[in-house]
Amino acid sequence: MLKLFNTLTGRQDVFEPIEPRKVRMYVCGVTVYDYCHIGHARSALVFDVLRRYLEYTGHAVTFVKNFTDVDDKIIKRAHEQGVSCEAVTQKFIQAYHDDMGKLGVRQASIEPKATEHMAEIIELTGTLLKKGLAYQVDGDVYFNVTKYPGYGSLSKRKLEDLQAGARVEIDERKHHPMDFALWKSSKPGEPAWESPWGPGRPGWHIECSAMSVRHLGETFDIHGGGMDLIFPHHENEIAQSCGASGKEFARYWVHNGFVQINKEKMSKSLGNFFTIREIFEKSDWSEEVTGEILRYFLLSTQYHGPLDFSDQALKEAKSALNGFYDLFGRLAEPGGNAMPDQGLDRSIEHCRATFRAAMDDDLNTPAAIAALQGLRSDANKLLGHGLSTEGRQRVREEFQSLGDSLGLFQVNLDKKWQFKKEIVGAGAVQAGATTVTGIGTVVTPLSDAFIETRITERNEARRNKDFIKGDEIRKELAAHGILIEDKPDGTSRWKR
RNA sequence: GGCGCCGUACCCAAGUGGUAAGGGAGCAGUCUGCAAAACUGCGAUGCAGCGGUUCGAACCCGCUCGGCGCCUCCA
Repeated sequence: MLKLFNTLTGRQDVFEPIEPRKVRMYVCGVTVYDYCHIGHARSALVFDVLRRYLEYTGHAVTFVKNFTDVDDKIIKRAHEQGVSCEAVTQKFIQAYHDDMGKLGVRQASIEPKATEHMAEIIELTGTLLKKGLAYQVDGDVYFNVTKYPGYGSLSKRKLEDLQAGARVEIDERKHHPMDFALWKSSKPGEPAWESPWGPGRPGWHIECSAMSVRHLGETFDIHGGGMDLIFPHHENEIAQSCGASGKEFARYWVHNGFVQINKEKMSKSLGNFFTIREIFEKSDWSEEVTGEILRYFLLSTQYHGPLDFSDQALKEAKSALNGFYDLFGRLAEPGGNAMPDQGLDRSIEHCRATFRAAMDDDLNTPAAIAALQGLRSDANKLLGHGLSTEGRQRVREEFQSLGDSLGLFQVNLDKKWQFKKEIVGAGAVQAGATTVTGIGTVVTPLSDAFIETRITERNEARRNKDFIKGDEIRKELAAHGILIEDKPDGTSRWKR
């Protein structure tokens, strides 16, 4: 039974979907005016995992994640670069899909854009005006927070408190400083849509209310996003949606914590952010391996708390993953005996149960990963005693299946996993000799066939106790980033 | 000023009333021609500090110290 920390109630609530076995969830995506950083990656990954886990536990999930493609920052960016807003948004939506794809984040079921929902936005604004919850000033329409009694219930704030500290620019036309724009009249040169209040564009919050109703209905199960969206964005969404429909909006509000750098929030204003593509570009590892490292790192802390990003953290994630992939490599080898696999069932069952208990406990991914580590340890011991081919297959499948809800272990990386950095430039060696090439020379990756041949030669030499030659071949391959592991039966396995 | 979060070993990180998971790093050992991997063992008598509640607290309460977030665009 899944429990989720619900910002609305301030505690963990047992998750029960409105319709059994069906989940409707909406997550606030990004404003597409720039490349995404790790903070965006964490948020996307957290809700991707929530969706995967709900599916793993037998739910049909309708997952809506929007793109905000009308916004001041987009207009500004387009202006700076002398291109259209569409050019900016198209570029960064594409970049979003590229970056998140590399991270193994699946696309949402529906990814609506604000600009494609103008009719709904205008209609909703009209409804709020009709109901007296909004008012018009010149070409602008504002939501009247004092007319909505529940205002502040999500963020646990009182209007009076907000007034006291808010450094809001005083806009004389607003009835209350916290009133927010539903519709903004457009200045010349800005994107504009026709409306009953004149040409303009929607405020930030209204799009999510309009798009969620359109795609999920007035009341749905889960609404998510980053911590920083609790106020004012989600508070305002609730006011708009509940105000208009008179019904409950989203039942469970889930918010992820921030990625930090040296204990400080990663943000553009502090200039301490790393974009996802920057990390992939700078990585010593292939794209697939880097994606896996990042996922493991981002899931190594429970989603609700802060997470500190560092090179060391990434290295630790890599080392931990090496252990799994070492095991996967061995599991792919043929089994040693046909004896009943003693204790295998119990290990798998235990892992499955602890994994689910961890995930049910508010998506406790670090504890879930610990369960996987437990199975890794058990499997290594079982292999030591000789595990049948079928048993190996079953363990591998279990990792595949549980890993799927975390987005881990998915690609068949058994042979693509990199244990060693590719040697570039220094210490390159030619077959059979020890010629060092100059710095900056890129070593051509060795073909599998060549590696196999050399290993056969080496093992022949070892049989003849010619360890000098054996070690030479090991060195030669090592210079190309190939690690040889000798097995007790005189044969060897290798990895890159 | 208002609201809120956090402080667990060298590092990361679970645990939220019953006597400290897991990973990384390290050390020692087994195996091995060597190496790697794997396995085994070692590692916080204590969970920022001080009080209190309790048979019993890292977990509950109070205070103190330290770090951070939101209240303004923000995942």
